[in-house]
Amino acid sequence: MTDPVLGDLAPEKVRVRFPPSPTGNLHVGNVRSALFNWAFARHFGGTLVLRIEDTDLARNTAEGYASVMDALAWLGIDYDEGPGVGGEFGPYKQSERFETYREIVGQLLESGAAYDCYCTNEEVEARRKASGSKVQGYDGFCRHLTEDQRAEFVRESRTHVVRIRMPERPIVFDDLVRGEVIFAPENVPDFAIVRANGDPLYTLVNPVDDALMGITHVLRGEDLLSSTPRQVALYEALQAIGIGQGAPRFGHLPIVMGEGNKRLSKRDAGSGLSDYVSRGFLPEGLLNYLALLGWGIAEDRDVFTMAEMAEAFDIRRVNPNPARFDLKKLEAINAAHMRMLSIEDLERRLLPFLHEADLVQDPPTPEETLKVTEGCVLIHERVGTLGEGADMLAFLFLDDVVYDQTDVAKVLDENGLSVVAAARDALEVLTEWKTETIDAALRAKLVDELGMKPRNAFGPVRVAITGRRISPPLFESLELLGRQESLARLDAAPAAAGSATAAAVEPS
RNA sequence: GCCCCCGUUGUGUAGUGGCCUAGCACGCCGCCCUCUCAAGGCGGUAGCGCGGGUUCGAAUCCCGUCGGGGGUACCA
Repeated sequence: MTDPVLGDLAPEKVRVRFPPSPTGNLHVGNVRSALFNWAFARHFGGTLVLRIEDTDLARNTAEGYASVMDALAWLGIDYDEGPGVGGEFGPYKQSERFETYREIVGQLLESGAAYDCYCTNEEVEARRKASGSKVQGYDGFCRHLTEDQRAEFVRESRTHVVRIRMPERPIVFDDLVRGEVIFAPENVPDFAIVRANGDPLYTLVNPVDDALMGITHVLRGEDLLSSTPRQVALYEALQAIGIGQGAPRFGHLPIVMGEGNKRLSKRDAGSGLSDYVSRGFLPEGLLNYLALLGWGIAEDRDVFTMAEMAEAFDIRRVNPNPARFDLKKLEAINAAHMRMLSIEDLERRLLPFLHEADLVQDPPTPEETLKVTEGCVLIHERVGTLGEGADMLAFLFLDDVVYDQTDVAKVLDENGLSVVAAARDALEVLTEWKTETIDAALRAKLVDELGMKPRNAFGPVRVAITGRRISPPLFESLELLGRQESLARLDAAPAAAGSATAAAVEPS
């Protein structure tokens, strides 16, 4: 019995591709496609090809290309053939393959699979109205032009596109995610593959390169499902002129939806990868979450590594339902990956964020390094992203603490300030500035002596030291901050409280 | 309009005729732990779009219907 996914293909012969258009900031939906293709290839020990689809010269930029390459590097999605790494089917940028496309179009024209079409949109539309047809798209008018008609069009100096002659039979394919899909011929009109200016269209180059590059499986978004019958016809026409092996196997992944019921569009906030990079999400966290949009590793488990995904990935287990992008779940998954990081790794990844926020020098001083290392121990179970991590540690590096005015107003009232003063007295006399001694001194003074509840006692001190009511553990933070700076901040508390009051009455 | 895809709690999913008084995860709510916040532990909330069949029995099969999405280019 042949394998439902591989057919008779040996697993290592699997060839898939990721074909982004370099139009800038990679869309998370594209990232998901890249991930599934990657996992598919790695699962079988096959080949992942990166192909840059930049035939629309007007929309593609050098920055867009660089952005795609950076994104893949950041994600850790490695490919076996493509720009930069080479391969026997290059070049892998379509803008460098126009000569090939021209030749192939010539052959398609010669074989009769394609034909020149001189119609204008207006003419097609007028004929469609006249016939009362419900079907959109081209009506095949130029399929059988006589030499005279053709000469007449040329004499009128009409331009022409090149169209594929669609077969007059249903196109059926067995989708790896959705099962059998059938399109009747009347619903798939002849489509253009070359612009009037002679440039090739996506409809041509995508299947042509898949055929030329020996792609065996095409895993892509559901938005391309309707264009599949056209491509199948092209693959067949190509095979007839000796190019490729006919249509690859398709698997159409569910689209990624944003808020509401619409596909996450490029214009939506949070649709681009760079947003997540800059907020400090981990690539493994983002990828893990994206994998969950349509696929799961097991019933009772949703946190896993890339290697585990590659091991377990099965395209047939991908759910066809469209899935909503849920930031909360992403954050939860990312936080789980943050906790899985070693302290060293967390520190290494956090450093760029601390630099970026101007909190530590590059490279950090020994003193800064110590604070970062110890700080990482304190935050690694408390933050969901690297951005949050840098934010939570900021108070350790700032010369002037940034006070949260709301927190100050809530906690540093008259009573709070007296607590801070008492804390100062207790700490000032310490001979050893250690977490344990600080802990003991503060408890003795505030809890035992003044009879306060711990949560009420430490709140004002926390705000005076860190500027906020939410922070890493207090005693450890005090130790890291150091005696001098800690006492200075406790001394500055009344001023901070005063400015908060002033700010509160001022109309801003 | 036409074509195609999809339809289990708020979200992602498990479920392929009896194991389903529908499981898991995130979210949300509460409790415990606790110097805050997390983490961890415990508990709670909420779902098979609808209507017909088939069957002793249906989330699961069939028909219809409704809803959502995608496509319908000389964009990709």
